[in-house]
Amino acid sequence: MSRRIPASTIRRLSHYLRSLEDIEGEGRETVSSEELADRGQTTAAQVRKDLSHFGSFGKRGLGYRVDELRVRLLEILGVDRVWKVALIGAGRIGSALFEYPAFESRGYECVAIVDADPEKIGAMWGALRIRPPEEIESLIGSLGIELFILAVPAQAAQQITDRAVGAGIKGILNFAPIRLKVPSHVAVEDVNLVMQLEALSFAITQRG
Amino acid sequence: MSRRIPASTIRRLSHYLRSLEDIEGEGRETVSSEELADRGQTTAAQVRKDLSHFGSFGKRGLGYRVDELRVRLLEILGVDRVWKVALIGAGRIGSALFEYPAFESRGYECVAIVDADPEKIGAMWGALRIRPPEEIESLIGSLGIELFILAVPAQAAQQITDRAVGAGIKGILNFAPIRLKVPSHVAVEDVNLVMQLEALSFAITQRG
DNA sequence: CGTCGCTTGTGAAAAACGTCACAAAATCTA
DNA sequence: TAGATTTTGTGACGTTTTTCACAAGCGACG
Ligand SMILES: NC(=O)c1ccc[n+]([C@@H]2O[C@H](COP(=O)([O-])OP(=O)(O)OC[C@H]3O[C@@H](n4cnc5c(N)ncnc54)[C@H](O)[C@@H]3O)[C@@H](O)[C@H]2O)c1
Ligand SMILES: NC(=O)c1ccc[n+]([C@@H]2O[C@H](COP(=O)([O-])OP(=O)(O)OC[C@H]3O[C@@H](n4cnc5c(N)ncnc54)[C@H](O)[C@@H]3O)[C@@H](O)[C@H]2O)c1
Repeated sequence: MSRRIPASTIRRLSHYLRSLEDIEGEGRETVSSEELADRGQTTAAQVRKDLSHFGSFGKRGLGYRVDELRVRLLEILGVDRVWKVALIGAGRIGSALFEYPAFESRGYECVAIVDADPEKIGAMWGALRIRPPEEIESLIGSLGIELFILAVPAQAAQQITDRAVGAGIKGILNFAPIRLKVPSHVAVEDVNLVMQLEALSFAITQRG
Repeated sequence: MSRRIPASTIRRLSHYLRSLEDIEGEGRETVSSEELADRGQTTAAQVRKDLSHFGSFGKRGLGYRVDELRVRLLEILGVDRVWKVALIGAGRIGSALFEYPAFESRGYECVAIVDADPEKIGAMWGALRIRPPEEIESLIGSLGIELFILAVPAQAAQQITDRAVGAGIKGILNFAPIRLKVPSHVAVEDVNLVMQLEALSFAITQRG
């Protein structure tokens, strides 16, 4: 029941949630920390310590009720509700993300698409019309958008971020390979695939 | 000059490399740990500690020679050469990745594309013809492929991984939302965007 | 009801990681 | 050449995160 939670704990909670969904699909009703650990590349003690930050959800001698723990993890991770998301940048990566069904199944609902290209503005993607960047502030306000998926070229990313922050955005999933400057109350997660490839080549070179 | 390097150090080295390229573009010849720290959201002591794992590259009173350190980081990260990469899964995310120029500019060269869809097999993407999964082993062998970018549905991912591992693959950038089982000499980096969105909604919910 | 087997929750110990502080090395100035 | 100035490299220190170990809680069963 502590205050500051390690980022690594959060990543593991997401894994536990996914494992619980699998286990529920197998028709099981309870699960032990040891089994969650096995499915998640961690240890039973780590599972229990992670969960203990948020309360005590298990029964000694028995384990955790799968459905109960699943619901608690949804609450902890904040995915027990719908999040309104805007996609900024209707390019190659943006179009792949827009059609990716995993977001919506976790409650991340894309309610707006923005692009600067005059050829794209006005086009329909599914039920959504692509909007120009000038409308960013009004879209955030009128649609209750809290999250941005930012998939624009690096040189446009900071400027858009500044406007989004001004309009009250709360979190940004950033695909542009730059470090966005945001005030401390705005959360940013970076997706940097080149860095991940570099981690692979480092690991391989190291052992080699 | 130590043995086991923290993953967080490797991530920061990638950032330093990117900063050095920027600094070189500005025509500067030397840089201090303090300036690298400012550009990388870390501290000067951290920069020096990170680098000290691999040797001592600076000059006291002066700092680091930009070009020299850049080249050393390229070597350390293993990107001072070309890596042959195969793209497995020519779907939505696969097509975005294939056209992403940042990979090739770091020496990650896509030399093969594989897909199981009979409609896609045989089609040309740029200069490459899409291959069927049966050819995975022979492609790895004949083209010297060391890295996979795995962009297939989750239920196909483990099976392809097993075959790739059998054929000698060394690293996998995995987009499928499952934890791949691989022997310890194979490196895996997972890209899991849903988990990153969950980290955002957790952070926002927490402060809220 | 008492005991037995199982599994949690959690302080305490250990390990990993980051920060601090300063001697040493280099340049610059005069 | 001496002294002032700058900035590295690194051991010592502090904090965070993981692992360990076990008392306590729960169900089952005779
Ligand atoms: N393609 C990939 O696989 C990939 C992977 C990881 C990261 N990224 C990053 O994602 C970003 C987009 O990459 P992409 O490959 O989709 O590029 P892209 O050129 O295909 O798409 C970018 C889109 O952003 C739009 N845009 C440009 N300026 C804008 C602005 N000011 N406001 C709104 N929209 C604007 C463009 O019109 C275009 O439609 C880049 O930063 C890239 O580095 C791409
Ligand atoms: N679309 C996204 O934005 C996105 C983002 C992150 C992760 N992912 C993940 O990436 C993977 C692919 O997603 P997608 O959206 O591109 O799906 P997709 O259906 O558009 O593409 C998948 C491709 O893989 C091919 N395929 C299927 N089985 C195969 C096999 N055994 N061997 C070779 N190829 C095979 C299919 O023919 C198809 O072309 C999924 O695991 C998904 O969860 C997708």
